[in-house]
Amino acid sequence: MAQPYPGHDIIAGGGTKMAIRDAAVKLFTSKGFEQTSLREVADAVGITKASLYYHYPSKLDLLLAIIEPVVENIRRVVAEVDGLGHDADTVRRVLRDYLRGMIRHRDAGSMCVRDTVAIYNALSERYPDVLESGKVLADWLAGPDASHEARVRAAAALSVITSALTTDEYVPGVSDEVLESTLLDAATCVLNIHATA
Amino acid sequence: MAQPYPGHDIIAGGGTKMAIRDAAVKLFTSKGFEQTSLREVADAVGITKASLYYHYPSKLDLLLAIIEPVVENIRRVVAEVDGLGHDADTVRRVLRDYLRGMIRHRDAGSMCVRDTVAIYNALSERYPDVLESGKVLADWLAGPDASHEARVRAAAALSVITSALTTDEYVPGVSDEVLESTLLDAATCVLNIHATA
DNA sequence: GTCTATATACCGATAGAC
DNA sequence: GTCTATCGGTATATAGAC
Repeated sequence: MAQPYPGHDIIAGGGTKMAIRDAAVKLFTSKGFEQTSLREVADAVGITKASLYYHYPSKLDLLLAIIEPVVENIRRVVAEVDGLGHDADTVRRVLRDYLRGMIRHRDAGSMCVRDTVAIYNALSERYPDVLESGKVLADWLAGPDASHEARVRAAAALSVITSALTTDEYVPGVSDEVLESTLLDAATCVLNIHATA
Repeated sequence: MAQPYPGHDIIAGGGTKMAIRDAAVKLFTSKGFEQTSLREVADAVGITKASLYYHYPSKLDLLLAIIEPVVENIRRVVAEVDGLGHDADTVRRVLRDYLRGMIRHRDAGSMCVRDTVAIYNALSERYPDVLESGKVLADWLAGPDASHEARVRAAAALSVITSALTTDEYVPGVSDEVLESTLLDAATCVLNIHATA
């Protein structure tokens, strides 16, 4: 009788579990993963540390639950580009797809970039494949037999995409549409690509 | 008789102090500041934790000593743009100046971006002014009375500059010259600026 | 599901001998 | 300048009552 509607824990039960997640995202983002104790998370929710362990088996599992959608986004894009051609329109389409996922999961994403090392270490234990995804994406973006300059441009373009996660701080109130169109244009510009669309 | 050549501790004494710094940069970069214990740093150097405290009064002071050149770089650039005009050539000159500092202090800089929260917290206690420097620079880059799009472009351009710190991973062996010219070109492209030089 | 209480371990930092 | 030994504090995680 744990849950009256199995698989619908978002609606039925699980309110506490969601509250823990939200409080953890906020605290991990502002203070960092290692610097945030589970006591602080529990206090923010209004429960004790021991109750928190009922919902998440460990601090690492809590972190992994938070970054899961971000991991899915990069996994999806990396799988997408596998064996794909490298014309301007395709590159633009992949970049837009990647950027949209970034913007959608902005809260967890910005937590990742603010505490890269902690997330990196966490991923290396559970999802070792994702750590190479950035390189895979950069390699594809740079194109076949790319020069040093082309590779630097590819890395810079990915950096432009990732800046969607931190732009809120510099441009409060910017709409998702402006963010997407502007950064997509900037990223293609960095790549020296001038697509037809 | 602490030092035979006062002021020349780089040459005369201070070998241990420098070894501590180098080991700390490496460990802080790969594991994160909070996740790295002073015991690990001491072990890497081949001394004990207590000896480490002879050279640095606290863990925070060790971190601050490492990031000092990075702080100086951004301070210098921010002071430079104060009251400066906003024509294309000036923007390009400022970006180049900022980028060169980034490349020069790449090791400490990449440590900063990999562990943003820890560095942010450390700076807020000692150098609270530097935390606003990013915004000041972005505001100036965006130009007077900037639109949302212009502000997003400014933030993205800074992100391109900062990518110099992590490019090594994607483009091993790239020269400083290629890195500088490519990223400078990419950043100005993001800003929609087409300077004469 | 939530609580109190606790086990266990490591951290940063200090004291004092050499 | 480096060491051994230790203090005080906090962390993750667990046991068991309710």
